[in-house]
Amino acid sequence: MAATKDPSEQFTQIKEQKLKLGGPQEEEGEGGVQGGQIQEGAVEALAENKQLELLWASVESDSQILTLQTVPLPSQEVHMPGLGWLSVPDPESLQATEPQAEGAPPLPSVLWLNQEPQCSIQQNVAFSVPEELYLPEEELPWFHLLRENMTVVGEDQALTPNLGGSSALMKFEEGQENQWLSEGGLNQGEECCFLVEMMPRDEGKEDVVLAISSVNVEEQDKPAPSQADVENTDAVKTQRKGTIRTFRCDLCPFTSSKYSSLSRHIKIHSDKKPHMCHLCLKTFRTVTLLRNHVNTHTGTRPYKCGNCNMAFVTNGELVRHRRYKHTYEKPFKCSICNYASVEASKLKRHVRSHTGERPFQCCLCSYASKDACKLKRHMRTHSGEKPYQCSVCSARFTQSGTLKMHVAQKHDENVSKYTCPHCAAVIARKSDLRVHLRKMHSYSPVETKCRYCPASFHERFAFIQHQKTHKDEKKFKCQYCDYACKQKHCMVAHVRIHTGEKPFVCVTCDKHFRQKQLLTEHLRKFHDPNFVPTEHQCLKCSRSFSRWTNLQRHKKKCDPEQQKLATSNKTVLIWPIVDSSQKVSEGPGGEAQLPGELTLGHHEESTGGGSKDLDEGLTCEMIFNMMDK
DNA sequence: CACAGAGGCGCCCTCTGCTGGAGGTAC
DNA sequence: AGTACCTCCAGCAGAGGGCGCCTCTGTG
Repeated sequence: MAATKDPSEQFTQIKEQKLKLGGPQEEEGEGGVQGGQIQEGAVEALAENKQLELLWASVESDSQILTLQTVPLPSQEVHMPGLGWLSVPDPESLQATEPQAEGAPPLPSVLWLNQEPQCSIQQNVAFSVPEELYLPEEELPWFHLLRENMTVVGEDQALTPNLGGSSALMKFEEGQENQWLSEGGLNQGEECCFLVEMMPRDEGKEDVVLAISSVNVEEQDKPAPSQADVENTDAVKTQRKGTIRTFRCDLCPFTSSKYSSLSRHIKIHSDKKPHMCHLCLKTFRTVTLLRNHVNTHTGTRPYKCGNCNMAFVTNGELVRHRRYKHTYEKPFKCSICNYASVEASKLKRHVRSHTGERPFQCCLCSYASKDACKLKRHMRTHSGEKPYQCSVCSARFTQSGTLKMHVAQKHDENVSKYTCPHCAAVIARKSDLRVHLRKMHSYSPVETKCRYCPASFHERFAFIQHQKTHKDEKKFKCQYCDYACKQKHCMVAHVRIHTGEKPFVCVTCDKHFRQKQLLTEHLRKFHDPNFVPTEHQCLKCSRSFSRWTNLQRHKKKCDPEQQKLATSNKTVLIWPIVDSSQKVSEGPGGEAQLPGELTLGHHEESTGGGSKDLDEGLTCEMIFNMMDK
């Protein structure tokens, strides 16, 4: 706005000023610029329709005269609201361009039409505008004429008044409002006040529109207004209770005992924000808001905390900070649980955890969040965005907490571990300890039975510990002899010695074997044309043996020192000392055991009562052949 | 008009807990 | 070799704390 003076500031000079009624009714001129009369028909229309009327006005810049003109609303008869009770002061004074005498209050910027107004469509009314109120070189203002039961937003949006401009309160003197009262307006005994809003119209138009709001001032002894009264309220209505008036906004439930508050309030229904930040061009409704905003640019923080070195732009921020950090006052308490918060919004957010309300719906999946922040975080799962990067290894993460955990676990040597209170297991993360507790130490209603004994357990950890007690014992005992072993498959193979069962049959020569491994070896030796017998040669005397065990027996006689060296090798230690007459058990199904599994266990089992049948037993030679492979 | 007070909204953060894949180990 | 199991680890969501910025109202 090119205004040299804030219109609202100008208007402040006259707001709440008691305006005098009076002056002769002015005869309207044809198409008149100085017409003061309003046709009676218009007044009747006013009473019947009680709808918003707009008045066009043009400005004669030189003389600073506003020329008012009724503007027909598009869908109905046009009428001139409220003007019927307003009287125009002495036309001469109204049209006088010279300001009032020094020190005198400025002229009212509104029309005053007295008695039977004769307002018609296109009727123009002229009146002067005090320089303090309106400067023609400024951007044209809006005048709002608001009246009872008006519909603020007209069908023609172009004519809809912008409620963000200046305003003034006009007050009827006794008797002036009779006409309107008789037409179904305010009740007898009520004071009539009109609020005039003055705001700029569209740019480039040499017109202004006045809006006058009727103000209902109720007497003290009147009962409180019913809900219906509220619903049918005026655009602006006051209720007098004793000496206290209540001003009500017609656009929202707002009421105030002070007209200034109402006047200020009405601006919130406007988009007009005349105060612009010179740094970011953002606009604000009031100077205070602008100042606070500018402080955010400049870093000015006038409100300093007395308990710490924090400082804030607004007092509200300081109060809130003190509650969070120093006083711990939490005025907002949950009615369902004992949660309390410093801020109402936090309580509102908390209540959603009770209600399950999830107002923030993801547009890409079925997820819905209880607050906007969670939804924003969730959206990273769709976008793949990982804004948090590890400064050490450059790994990226979707959440800051995940990054923090990563750094602690991967790059922090002093990270604390979590020890299980039940089993002393040390686990890196608390959450994983919880998983451990749940899996290992939680009570299970279903008993887990031990495979080797009648014991049963409700806790998995106890069960596992019990199982370990069976680990080193030869828990598989032969029912026919004293043989015992640790593994079931060994026992199965052993029992066949007693039962004579030989389930593995050579299809070529019909020879039967107790173990599959023996059948396999048989097939290789006797039915494989590519089979080459292994020669085991004594390094001392170069004598060859077909069987490795025979070689070992030979070595004991030929070179006792070589035998000593052999015993130093752990893997050789086990088997060379085994008497070649002993057999080594094979797997339960006769499968060959891997070299790594051919450990002392097999040896012990074999010595514990194994078969001496070399033809069917797995010889040491066979084992070493397997290892060579 | 300035200021205090109250409050809304958004953003960022931490703490917490669950889940499932990866990798190692025991059987 | 296959399987079961366990811990590690990243991903993800729930809940809540704290603050920045802004808006609006009551009051002097």
